[in-house]
Amino acid sequence: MVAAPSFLIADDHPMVRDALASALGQAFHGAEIVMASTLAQVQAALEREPETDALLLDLDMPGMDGLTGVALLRSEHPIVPIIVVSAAREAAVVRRAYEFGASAYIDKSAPLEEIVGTVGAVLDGEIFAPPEAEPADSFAQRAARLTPQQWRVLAFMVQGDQNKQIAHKLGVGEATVKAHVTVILRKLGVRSRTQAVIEARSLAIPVAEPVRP
Amino acid sequence: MVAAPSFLIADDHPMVRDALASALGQAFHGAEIVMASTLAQVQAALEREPETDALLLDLDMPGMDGLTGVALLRSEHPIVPIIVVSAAREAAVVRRAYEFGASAYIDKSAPLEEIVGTVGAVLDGEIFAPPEAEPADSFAQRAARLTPQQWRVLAFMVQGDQNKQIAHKLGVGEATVKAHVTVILRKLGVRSRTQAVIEARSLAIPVAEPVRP
DNA sequence: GCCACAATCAGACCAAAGTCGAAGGCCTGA
DNA sequence: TCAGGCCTTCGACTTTGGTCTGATTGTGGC
Repeated sequence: MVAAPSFLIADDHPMVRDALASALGQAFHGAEIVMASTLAQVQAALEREPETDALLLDLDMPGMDGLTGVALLRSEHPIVPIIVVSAAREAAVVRRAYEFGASAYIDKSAPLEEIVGTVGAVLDGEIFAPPEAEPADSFAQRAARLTPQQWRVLAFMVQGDQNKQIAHKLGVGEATVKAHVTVILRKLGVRSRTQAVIEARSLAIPVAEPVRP
Repeated sequence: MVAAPSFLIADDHPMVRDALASALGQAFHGAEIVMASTLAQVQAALEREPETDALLLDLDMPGMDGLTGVALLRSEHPIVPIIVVSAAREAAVVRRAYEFGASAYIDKSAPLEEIVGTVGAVLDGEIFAPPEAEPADSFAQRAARLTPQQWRVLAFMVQGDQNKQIAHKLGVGEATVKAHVTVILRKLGVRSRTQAVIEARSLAIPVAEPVRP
């Protein structure tokens, strides 16, 4: 157990954020707690404080696009333990979260004591491994070989951005983005940008089921 | 404003529940706060305490089935003000919530001060009417104007097919497919094939139209 | 018969996507 | 220290995507 752990709590719901913060603050005295409500803020916070002991990450957050964001953060900061916090308890999502390098998975519906316990276990170095390794050639596995910059490019592709826009947002030339896209397509085993987006999107969390009248 | 108001907080997430409870407890001193995590518990609590000043109701809760639960509670207890709390900020959901008799709608992403302010306003008897009936320009509505053949083309686009492949599968020329794509993009209000696919997939468009003989 | 529209296609044209080869930086192990 | 690998960057080139003009055919409604 770390003496005075530092947490980064990422959730766009102030309620959830505050609840987690106060729970962790009580359970881990002297803990340093940083908040974030967008993927960009998470990246900035990790840039300032790469030694963060645990990142509590909500999946349904602006810019995250489901598990794509997890993989992105993972490739940028391989050391920081990521604890995925989500309301989607579907087995597929949970399994994929682990495939992408998450250290633990917490259901938002869980009681706070359980959440605190899981966080403590992660601080102690425990990795909540998934029950079993998945069958060989999953998309997630192929995707896991992407470099940080390639993940960033893919994240923008998934949002529907064009190469020119991505180049501008990343501050590089369009030719560079194109080169990244080529490698991404090869690594994912698809033949077009559209197919890559389709597959990557299938990793995202299914949101907000439509209401029946 | 009621001197010592009584609240019923209904949410299946302990975190959200506690956060709401502590926020309301601080803002309204002496408030009586009851919790519930299922629709059945909400009904039981209202049976015991029909004079509750405000019901904060989460939509994604066991037994709720979306907004039908709101209507049910409304018919059972026409007096109790219902404040719908949800993460789904879609205009259609909000509008329907008011149609079903909700007194206010709170987004889970809103800051706690705003939530407290809204609750206070409801206690004062205010009904938060929806800001305006929005012009209803949903993607689904735009998509509804597609012709049968355009739907087929879109279905193949969503699967990641290229124009040439689509042309072959439909038994028409590539120029024809391109023409259809152009119209589809315009009707959907997007600027690229990829964006169209992203939006279409978010609606879970039924694929696999039988190919014309 | 006339009109509106769906569906088909061609040819030209520009923009976006994707491929290939290559260069420089960085780290690592021999 | 040097070789080799990997990441990132980019320019030149080819392919695909998408628009526009314009045209032909068939269908259903008024």
